[in-house]
Amino acid sequence: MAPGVTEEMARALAQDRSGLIHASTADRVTELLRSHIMEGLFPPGTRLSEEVIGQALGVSRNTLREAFRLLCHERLAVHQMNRGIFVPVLTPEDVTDLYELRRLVEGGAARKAATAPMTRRLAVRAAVESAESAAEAGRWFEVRSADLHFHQAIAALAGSARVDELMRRALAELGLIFHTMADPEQFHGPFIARNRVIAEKIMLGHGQSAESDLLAYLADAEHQILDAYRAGPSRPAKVS
Amino acid sequence: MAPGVTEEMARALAQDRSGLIHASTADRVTELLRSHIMEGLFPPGTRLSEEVIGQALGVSRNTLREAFRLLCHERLAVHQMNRGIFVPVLTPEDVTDLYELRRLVEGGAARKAATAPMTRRLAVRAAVESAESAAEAGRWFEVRSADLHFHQAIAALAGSARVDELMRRALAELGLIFHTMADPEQFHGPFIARNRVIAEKIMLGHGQSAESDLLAYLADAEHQILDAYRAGPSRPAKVS
DNA sequence: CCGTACGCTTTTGTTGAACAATCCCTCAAT
DNA sequence: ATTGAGGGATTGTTCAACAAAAGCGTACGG
Repeated sequence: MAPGVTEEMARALAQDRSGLIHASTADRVTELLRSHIMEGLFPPGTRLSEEVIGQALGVSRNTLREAFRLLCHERLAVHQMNRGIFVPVLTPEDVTDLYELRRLVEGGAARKAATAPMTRRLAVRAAVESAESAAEAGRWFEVRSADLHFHQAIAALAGSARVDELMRRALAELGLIFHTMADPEQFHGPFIARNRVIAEKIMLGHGQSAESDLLAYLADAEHQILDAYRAGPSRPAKVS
Repeated sequence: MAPGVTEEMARALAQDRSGLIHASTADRVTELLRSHIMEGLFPPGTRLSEEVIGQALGVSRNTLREAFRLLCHERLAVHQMNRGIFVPVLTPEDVTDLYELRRLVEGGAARKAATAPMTRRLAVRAAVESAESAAEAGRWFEVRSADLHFHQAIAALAGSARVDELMRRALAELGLIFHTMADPEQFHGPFIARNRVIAEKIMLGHGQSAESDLLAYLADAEHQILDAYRAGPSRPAKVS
């Protein structure tokens, strides 16, 4: 008979832990609001009233304020003293700043493709394939989601939990921009083929080449977003 | 007569704004606790009791909890459900992870030295010189602080506010490690000369060369810390 | 001796109410 | 049109209360 729980079994159990731990209400509220903001339920500039949201969610103001603090900390909300919490209105400068960050992190991670373990490289390709099949089926919101996973997987090549989290937050913030773009098909569609090329280079360990492709990719995406921004109708003054 | 306040005059006033705004209590408490944790007032593993600290600072539990949330979010504290807030005990894996992040960010920023504006490059050299003069005077805690500014200045070469903030947090977390190292002179002393070399290469725009120097620098520092960790007496089980 | 079950104490998680401070809007006055 | 004075609404902060959970000591049974 097996004498006990092997380390492998323990690891398998540890995977489920996130499903068991009941996070605090503040954490759950944070997560809920985060996804809603990312998905664009609250248009940028909206004020998030403590009373209204607290009553809608059935949580007290104090608990809600803890959630708001966290959202502000990850830039998914902005806090104005004595005025309240607002959904951020990203300026063109913010877009440039975010893409500068992405070029630095994703580019640096892609360059180290050769030294990254194979499982991580396979995850990159898997994300591309998931995007491809979603595109064929015409489910463009899934394409967007898969595209985010693709970039997340690239950042994961760096092999650092902190980099992963950083990337998660950066992409969440980017979500604030995406849902203002008119058509996800028009925006994400042309990038799928380029994703595939980058993924294959990463599989082969051609980091340098993958990086330069990726930098061009990000520069193009940035310009496209900035153009849409300038053409866009609403551009209120900076909130900060 | 001048008809009104010109835009230039308004900009000059806007400079002073940061001195006027009074942050909320929660923000001030956060900042205070952050610096105390960084400086090592609370040894790693300490439990931060809501009642004790709240009473000591004269703030209510609710306000304090908002501050705790923020600190947890930037990894300067860890939250264990129904158990409280603890000063993190960094594992060797955390050290490796942090240095992986630093190599990615600082390396990538240094590589772009040639395209960075001259003011930012001068800031790098200024930080080195500040470290040199502090070392000559034997003020080793100032040396540590100047060293942190040096790396902050390198990250600032990327020209992204988000990268700056990321670096600020990473270095704050690193403070958790530094103050467990026995002697700041022994640790930081030998690096000053290397800082100078890197700074000069950055001034000249030799990004590639500066990056490789920096990567070697960071790898050496990481090993030194890990060695001190293994030799260190206290190494409790991982808290997370 | 070891392990377990039980109850007690402490601390956290969350809520509701209260009050001061601040902001925004409206309206009157110059 | 600009300024100043209410007034209402919202946030900032505190306090008190209770439920839930974790930690601790003790007695019980093997």
